[in-house]
Amino acid sequence: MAALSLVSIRSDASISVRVYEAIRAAITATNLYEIDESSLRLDERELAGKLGVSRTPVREALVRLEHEELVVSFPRRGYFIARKSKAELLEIITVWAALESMAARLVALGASAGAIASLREIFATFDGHRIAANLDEYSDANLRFHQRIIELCGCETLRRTADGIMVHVRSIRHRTIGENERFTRSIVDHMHIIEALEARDADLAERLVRDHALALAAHVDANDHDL
Amino acid sequence: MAALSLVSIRSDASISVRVYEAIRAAITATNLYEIDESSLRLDERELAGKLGVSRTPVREALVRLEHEELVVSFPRRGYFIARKSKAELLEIITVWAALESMAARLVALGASAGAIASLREIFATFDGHRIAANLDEYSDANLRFHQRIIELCGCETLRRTADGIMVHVRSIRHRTIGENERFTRSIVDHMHIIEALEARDADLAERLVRDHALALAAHVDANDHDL
DNA sequence: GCTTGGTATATTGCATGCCAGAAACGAAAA
DNA sequence: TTTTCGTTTCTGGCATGCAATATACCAAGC
Repeated sequence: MAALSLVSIRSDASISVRVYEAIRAAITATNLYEIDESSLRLDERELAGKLGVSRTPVREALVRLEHEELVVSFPRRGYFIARKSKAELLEIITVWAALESMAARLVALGASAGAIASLREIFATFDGHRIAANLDEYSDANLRFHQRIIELCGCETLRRTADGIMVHVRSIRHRTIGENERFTRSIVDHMHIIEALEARDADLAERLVRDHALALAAHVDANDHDL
Repeated sequence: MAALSLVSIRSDASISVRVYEAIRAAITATNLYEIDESSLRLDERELAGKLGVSRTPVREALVRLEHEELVVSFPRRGYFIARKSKAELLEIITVWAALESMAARLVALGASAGAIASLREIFATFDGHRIAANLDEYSDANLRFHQRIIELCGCETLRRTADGIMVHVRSIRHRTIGENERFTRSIVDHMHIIEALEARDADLAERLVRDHALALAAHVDANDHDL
């Protein structure tokens, strides 16, 4: 065969997974904790109608999302976007801490120097007062940093597992970054983590990442009473 | 109202979740790596027929199982029981190590003395030569030990996350426990872990649990070529 | 006014039918 | 003998219909 570099056609798009992705994206883009109760409802027919498909793929998508705990179903009553209680959010951060700290260990032991350097670049454009001025932008960088550690660890299973709870962690970090000037502490922590990774100190990197995440949990526990 | 202590009726049993549980139980009870390729196939109509239901709930159950990575689907070709490659098994053990070591930390910090003592009881009936004689029985105890640490940590989200990969860890541990007299090393490790928990040494318990799991990964990597 | 009971409506859960795409088979050509 | 092409059959993906249950609404009784 001629040496054509063909990219897989993969319109791959079974309708049900496209529906899944569409709903997931819509939920992810929503600030779950600032919308009113009534819009948490996910009506099968309504979704099917809006997306121009039948109810079957919508139901399959909802089943997937339920397994992912992004939605909950009440038998015979329907599907609803899942809001996590404060206790559940604390648990999620704990699991995240477990996964990201293991990822940090793996990065310290195995990632290339270039990969680790890419962590530094995420914050390259920020200095002290640029953070306060562009808090949203910094919050995004912050999330990318944590996500990137998990990507770099090279463990696909770990990445997928973390991905499942990422959406919740994202909303927590976004909520809390502005509280009590946490970002000043945050940027310092991040630099220490990067330094530990550069020094290939797996134990230290692991500990720093874990403590950084658990500090977030402690902060949420102490400060966010309205969850 | 009279002070009747009523328990929820929970006939709970939507057909689709019962189908899910039935298939899941069947897969879990199978030794995935000792059956031939052809029986990995999961035929929708066949399953529906055997279970006496229509294809719809079967499909929903398969979607759930796919999300759980117990089965894989090839578009337009069907669902198959998922066999993990060796690389994937190593990743799974890594994720397990992350979760169980965090659980150990939480147990050391927060579990009751009685709870920790219950870990010791799991091995109460075993001594050195009783292990070799009843390897299957010891393997079960071994699995219960690790699962129990995760239960005792009190973090439901962590437990559910671990549950999702438990089935694979189970088969790995069961496979490998007899190799190279690993059980002698295993029982010693377990005792050290229990001692660290009793001493409330969170850092040590975490480290021991992690290293115990990662040693399993290293063993699989070195010894199980036929995966 | 509040509670209780009954009816209507809406929506989910499941069954089933149809169609497109993949595998399996076989025949013909190289 | 091997490969290629065409046909058949089978199976999953989706649409849709039907039945059961939950909710809403309203009327009647205390």
